[in-house]
Amino acid sequence: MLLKSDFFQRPTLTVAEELLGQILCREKPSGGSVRAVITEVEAYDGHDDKASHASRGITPRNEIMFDTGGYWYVYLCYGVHWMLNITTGEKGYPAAVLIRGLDIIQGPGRVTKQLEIDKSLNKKKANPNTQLWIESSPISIPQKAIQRTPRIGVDYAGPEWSQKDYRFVLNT
DNA sequence: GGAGTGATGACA
DNA sequence: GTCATCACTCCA
Repeated sequence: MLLKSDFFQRPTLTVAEELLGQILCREKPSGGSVRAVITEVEAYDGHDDKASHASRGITPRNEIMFDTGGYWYVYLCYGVHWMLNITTGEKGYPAAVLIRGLDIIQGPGRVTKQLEIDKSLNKKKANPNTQLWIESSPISIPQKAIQRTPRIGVDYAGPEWSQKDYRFVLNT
């Protein structure tokens, strides 16, 4: 079952937690197709979140975060790695969930490399027409399998924001 | 442990 | 126009 926009048009932390265990689906330009379980995500929530690109207001890069949920936000990090996020929440509220790991691939930069994701997918909607979408898991995830931790690599945001348990990991 | 990499945003 | 800053990975 395809996860539609209404799944993503909810509070970011809810979407982040419920994304664990869902199936990320990708039809690669080179021809292959990939289906993998989402095992690690981080939430970026609102303009007050100092770790979020949205904390400095709307810009050409992050404007999709301000749109309604269910769109891909893809950007280049450290000049090397593409980061894959999906926007969440209502229109006008800047929020997104960073997909950091899958059952077969660990690491946000590796995910995009393996799945051949780059900026051509930025601002696209998550559905099969864009060759990148998410389907609901056939199995339900027990609460105890979900671990919450602080986000990775966001110390610059200050303790108040870098220490929030906005990272969700699925223990297997 | 440390370098690479280049788009982005802030400032002028 | 310049310049510092980064939601990381790889190789040592």
